[in-house]
Amino acid sequence: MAVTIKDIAKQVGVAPSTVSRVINGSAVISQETKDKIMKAMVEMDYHPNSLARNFANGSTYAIGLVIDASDDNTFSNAFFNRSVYAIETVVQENGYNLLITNDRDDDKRSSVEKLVFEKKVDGIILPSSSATPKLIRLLKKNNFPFIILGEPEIEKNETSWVDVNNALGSETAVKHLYQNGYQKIAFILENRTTVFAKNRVEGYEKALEEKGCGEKEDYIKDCGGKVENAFEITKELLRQANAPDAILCSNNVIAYQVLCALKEINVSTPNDVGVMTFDNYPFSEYMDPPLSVVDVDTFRLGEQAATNLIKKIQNADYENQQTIIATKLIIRESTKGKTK
Amino acid sequence: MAVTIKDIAKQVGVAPSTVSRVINGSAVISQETKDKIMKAMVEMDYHPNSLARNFANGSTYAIGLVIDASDDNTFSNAFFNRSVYAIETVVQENGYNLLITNDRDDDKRSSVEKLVFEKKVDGIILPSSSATPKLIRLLKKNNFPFIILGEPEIEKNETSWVDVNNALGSETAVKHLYQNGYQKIAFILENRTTVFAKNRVEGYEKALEEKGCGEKEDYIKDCGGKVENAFEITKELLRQANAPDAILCSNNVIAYQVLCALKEINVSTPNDVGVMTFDNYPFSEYMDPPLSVVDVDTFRLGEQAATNLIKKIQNADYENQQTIIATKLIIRESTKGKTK
DNA sequence: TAGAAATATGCAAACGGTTGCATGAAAGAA
DNA sequence: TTCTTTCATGCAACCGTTTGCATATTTCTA
Repeated sequence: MAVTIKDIAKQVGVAPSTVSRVINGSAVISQETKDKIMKAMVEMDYHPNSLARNFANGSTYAIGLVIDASDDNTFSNAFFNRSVYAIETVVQENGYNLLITNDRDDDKRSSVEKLVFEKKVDGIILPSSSATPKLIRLLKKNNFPFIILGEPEIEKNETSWVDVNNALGSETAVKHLYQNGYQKIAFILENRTTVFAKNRVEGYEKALEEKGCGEKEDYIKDCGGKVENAFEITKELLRQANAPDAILCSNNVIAYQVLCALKEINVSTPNDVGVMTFDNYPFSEYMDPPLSVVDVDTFRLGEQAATNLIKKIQNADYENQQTIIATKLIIRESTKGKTK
Repeated sequence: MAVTIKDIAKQVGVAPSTVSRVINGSAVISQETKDKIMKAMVEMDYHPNSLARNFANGSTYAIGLVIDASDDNTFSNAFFNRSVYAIETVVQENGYNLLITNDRDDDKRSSVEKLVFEKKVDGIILPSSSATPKLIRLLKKNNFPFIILGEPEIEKNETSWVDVNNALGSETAVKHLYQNGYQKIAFILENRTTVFAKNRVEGYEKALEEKGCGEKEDYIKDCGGKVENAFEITKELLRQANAPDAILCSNNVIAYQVLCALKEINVSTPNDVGVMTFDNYPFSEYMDPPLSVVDVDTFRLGEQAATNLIKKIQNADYENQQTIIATKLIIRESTKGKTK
């Protein structure tokens, strides 16, 4: 059907192995032979068949990216997608292909296990939500290269992972609020149970302690997964005797709810109450007022993960590595300081 | 290294071909033999090597999704991502893998051409922005299965594609606004040059004509790619002698700008001016007021594309097909009608 | 100038499946 | 009981590349 290495060899009058060596530069071939082969490849419109090539090499030249999406919204997570873009870029630059799979169970075998056992990829990147202890152990046992996006539950020191410095993120956010004169800082989260959220709460509490905030008012609120709840939660918080004068939010939608609620009860942002959120969504700078955010460089997150994984694939003894990506404050109107 | 079909065959005392036939169900094998083979496969922890399998079959069992991303924001396009989710689902259900590649040129050969010529995928899905006439012709010449997301520039009837009914979308939006009492409807677009936008403008104009709106005030505004401009554009529009009483926006960020601008100049939405937008972003229902939108079922878009492509891969004479996905209005507060 | 070393290339096996054809055994027909 | 048909399985080639080893030729060394 298509032109093969043998056709080229026959045409030029050399052995197929010689053609192969020219393609791969895997041996010294005389310039003369090389030229003839190259010429024939162009003339005959030859393209290496990667199916055969991968088979012979025992390598797929593909890396798998696992996504833990319960619905299409998960997929649309802007946070995650910038990482995907970074991963795709790095993977491509290194001559690999990116294979994306949702983490669903067919029968006994998860789609991830299939990728691994059936040799569909040379390595995988998986979110911590998919990195169950069982899977981690399985991968390690089979010596299969993988890297986790986010801190895993087990084997923290014996796996490679990349995470965002969530704790430090909220810590600096709280400190920034203090510096700008806010003193009673609440924290509204979408869901307090994730590792994610726990780290953020930790940093928040650390900052409070450092500032000697002994009172321990319960300013941490959980939306129970429903961001709309932030609206009522905010109004409730402000009704309290000891109402907060700043609110840190775990994401932009919550922050938007908070802004709306404050507006409804005629509380001014940032003059009465400061508002701050995690993640620099495109929307955040257009809010009224523009939101100060804890920016997470998700591009770097993906970039690190992909780079690291590829090193590991290419060098089996590449040591496990844990990378923590720093967060960055982007200061806008919403935390400008109180006027009174 | 790993367990192969030959190991199983030896263990059971049959020929490798018999094992292969059991795995593929490609011939009648006695129940007895079948059982023994199955048992051995489980006991020896055998997994078919898809590298070898694909090679023997001359098929990759992968489909390629091309993304035309100039930066990480393109990747984060919520619109597109829901399609990706759908595509991934369909692809997986059909036993294929999804390979994602950004459409970048290395040297002479684009990454797309590489996928095709080096047999890395069995078919591709590509956005109309990547479906250049040159590429379309190349694919058709090589009889390579592909489907376009969006109407292509050439060969409209000799290619398969899926598109959203953008024209009808804005037409119904405008009619809805009329019905609710708005009479002078402006249209603010991010960028008027895309095929996308052109179709939307077409539908908008059609609706105006049908309503006998002869005056032809220039109510179509272009942000020149910068959505922030919508803020000033809105204020300007409202300053005009013949100010509009409704604004249709080409996306949510623009709509948000419009809402803010109206608020700033003390124009009430929806009492004075109705606002409506394309795309049902998660944010839109939380806006103040909640936004009426032209909802585009991007999930179905991807689903259709993937389903169609797979049919074409599995049946070479599967005829080209063009699918147009209907839009749907979601009516919320922002177009409730004028009070005066 | 013979022998050793370096260079360029060929040969053939191997990678792990799949599949057309052949064959032996069992079942059915006459 | 013998011949034909059907069923179950084996044999071996094949898919396109890669690569260790062998070999022929050239270059170097003493």
